Amino acid sequence: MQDDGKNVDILDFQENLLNWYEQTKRELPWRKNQDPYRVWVSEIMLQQTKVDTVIPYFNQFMEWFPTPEALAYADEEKVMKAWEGLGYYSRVRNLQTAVKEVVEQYGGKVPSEKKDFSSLKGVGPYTAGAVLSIAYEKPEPAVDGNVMRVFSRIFNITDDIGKAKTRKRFEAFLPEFLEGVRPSEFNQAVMELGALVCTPKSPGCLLCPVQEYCKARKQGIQEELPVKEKKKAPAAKDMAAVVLKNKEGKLLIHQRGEKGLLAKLWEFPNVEVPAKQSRPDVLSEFLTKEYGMNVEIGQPIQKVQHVFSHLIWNITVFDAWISENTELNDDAKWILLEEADEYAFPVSHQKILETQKEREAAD
DNA sequence: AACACGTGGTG
DNA sequence: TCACCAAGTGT
Repeated sequence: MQDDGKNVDILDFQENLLNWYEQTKRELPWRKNQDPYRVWVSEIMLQQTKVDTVIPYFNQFMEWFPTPEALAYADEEKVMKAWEGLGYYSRVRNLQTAVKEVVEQYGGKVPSEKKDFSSLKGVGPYTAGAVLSIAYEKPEPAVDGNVMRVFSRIFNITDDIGKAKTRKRFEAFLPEFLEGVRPSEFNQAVMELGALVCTPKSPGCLLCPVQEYCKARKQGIQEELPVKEKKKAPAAKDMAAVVLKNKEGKLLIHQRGEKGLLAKLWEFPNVEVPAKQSRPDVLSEFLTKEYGMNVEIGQPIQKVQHVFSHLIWNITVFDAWISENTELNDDAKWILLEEADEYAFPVSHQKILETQKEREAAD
């Protein structure tokens, strides 16, 4: 399709879209002003995450870390806690790393040059375009899922939006749409249209300010676009976890490693249980190897399922007791249940925590 | 290029 | 119910 951007009266398209945006746009915490730090934080939080989910996290985050300096110097534990439950935790770890660089290399001012800002950890092509346009009014495209959905339909583009090459195709024709408008308004307007009208299912074409330019709408194929290859189903794993209590009534928790799944979050000790093996056996062997503890595993007390995008944990939680304390490694500690609020846990382990609190209350 | 990386909402 | 979706990036 060589006619991207043609067949459309761009001036009229811009006017219709921007007028609609002016009337319809939501009041959102990160739209209060154009502070590049606030815009940046919001864009990181909004990656693969709904606006409604982000709002409370954003407000809390800005209270705790109102400036790049505040975040750069903040206790990492507290930063993780601020992100607890939001998912994709590498986003915050990268954000804090990036903000430290902003403080050290740029005097705490978020760089407005594309090459500088793009080089920061966690800042990809979308985030760079979004922050530079929204905070600094740079005419940069910000191509996210909304933008690809809207323009796939406008131009009847059938390329798979999961491919990197497809994103570049959108970036190639969008600058023409950014001429003569405030980039901040235009980019947000397209995303707002995608979020509120040009939705994945049942798009509200009759309410669309640019329906007259939509090729997909004309052909009645708006529901078939954009084209996106479906992913394979996540694999299930059988897991066993322990709520291990010592003589003082403290619980054993463990911090996950720096990299990979749920990095740096805290959890109850757990292992994957290979097929056909007994869960208590695997668990007690794991605790002996990891901490040198001989532990009597009690009854299963809870089942918890943790669904990720690419994997599923089916966790069986066991009771266990230990009479004497042993030497723990640096990633593990004994805590009172009331102290758990200070640590960031994955959702599945928040559920385990909840159940423990209920059991304690019942005693 | 393909896959790892979370979670909660929805039709 | 369950597959799919949401303002993506790093490797």
